[in-house]
Amino acid sequence: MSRAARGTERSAPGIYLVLWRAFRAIEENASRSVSSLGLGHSDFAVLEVLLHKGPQPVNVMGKKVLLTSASITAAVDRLESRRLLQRTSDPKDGRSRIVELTASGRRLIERAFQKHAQDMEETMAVLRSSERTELVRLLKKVGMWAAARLDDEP
Amino acid sequence: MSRAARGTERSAPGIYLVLWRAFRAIEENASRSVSSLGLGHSDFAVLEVLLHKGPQPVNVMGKKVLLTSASITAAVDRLESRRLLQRTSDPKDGRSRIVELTASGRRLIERAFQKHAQDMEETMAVLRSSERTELVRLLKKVGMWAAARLDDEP
DNA sequence: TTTAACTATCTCGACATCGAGATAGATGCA
DNA sequence: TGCATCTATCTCGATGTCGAGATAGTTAAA
Repeated sequence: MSRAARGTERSAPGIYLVLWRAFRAIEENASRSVSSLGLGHSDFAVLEVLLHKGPQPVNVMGKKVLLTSASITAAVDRLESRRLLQRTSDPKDGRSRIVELTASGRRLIERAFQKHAQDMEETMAVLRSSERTELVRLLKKVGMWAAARLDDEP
Repeated sequence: MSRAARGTERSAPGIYLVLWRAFRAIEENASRSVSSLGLGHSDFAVLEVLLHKGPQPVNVMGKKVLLTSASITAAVDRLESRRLLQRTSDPKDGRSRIVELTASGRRLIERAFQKHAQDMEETMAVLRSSERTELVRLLKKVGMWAAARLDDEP
């Protein structure tokens, strides 16, 4: 490998490119494992939050899955029309709408998450345990730094 | 940290979650550095490929920036209407349209790439040189494996 | 040469997301 | 209490992307 090519990989734009390609490939693996159940990225994420974190107000979920208020409203509309979740009113706050899984929504996301977990396990199988730990450490380090930079200038 | 929490981080879905969050935060940093120049992710990527790889047929670029034929056509339309690039016919193949930067397109992407490089440098500054190397190695390892899995069942 | 299969690009309709702004309820202070 | 401000959600219009299919040009084998 040439000196220039080696340098490219470690330059900041080069690292971003590698990260982008890896993420897209892994994301596509994740996507395939649940799209057969009729769930896209956001819908899966919304249901998964409800499954593992319990009923939530609309905007709290929106922040967790990184969707704007318009998008989370649309996502909840989609899923509510499929009877996978339902909105209930919050007795503490008349503005707030609490979202919770229906029985069939719970069945679906349990199945979907299991497929997702299995598929991610196969996708990550190429990494040794110590490599997984190190990858997570590095991603958290740079990810939290990047997130902090965003807060500086909102 | 509890045993369960440690386990979550290293489980395959947990790694995916960390990857997703890090990518989104870094991507948003990248986005801000060029959005002031009126470029979105895809438009930036298209111009950047033309800058660093030279004139290309439409679909060759589409594959490099991971856009479908419909999307790359739309992106090239957008950029052509802003006179940042132009389509020319390929004398070797009547179906093919070669895309190349205009002078103003070149000026814009040179400026944008410089901002991008600077911003990524600041975003990655939290990682030591050895950590960058290791991060790239791990991302390439899992990314290439993930991409190969996609080819198995297209 | 003829024609079937392939390839590069574009068109069309559908959809998820976004930013900005509207609405209704909550909060806090004079 | 009255009013300004904040907050949670939703609506609207615009945009970028996609899948499927249409069109035109190329390739290769009978």
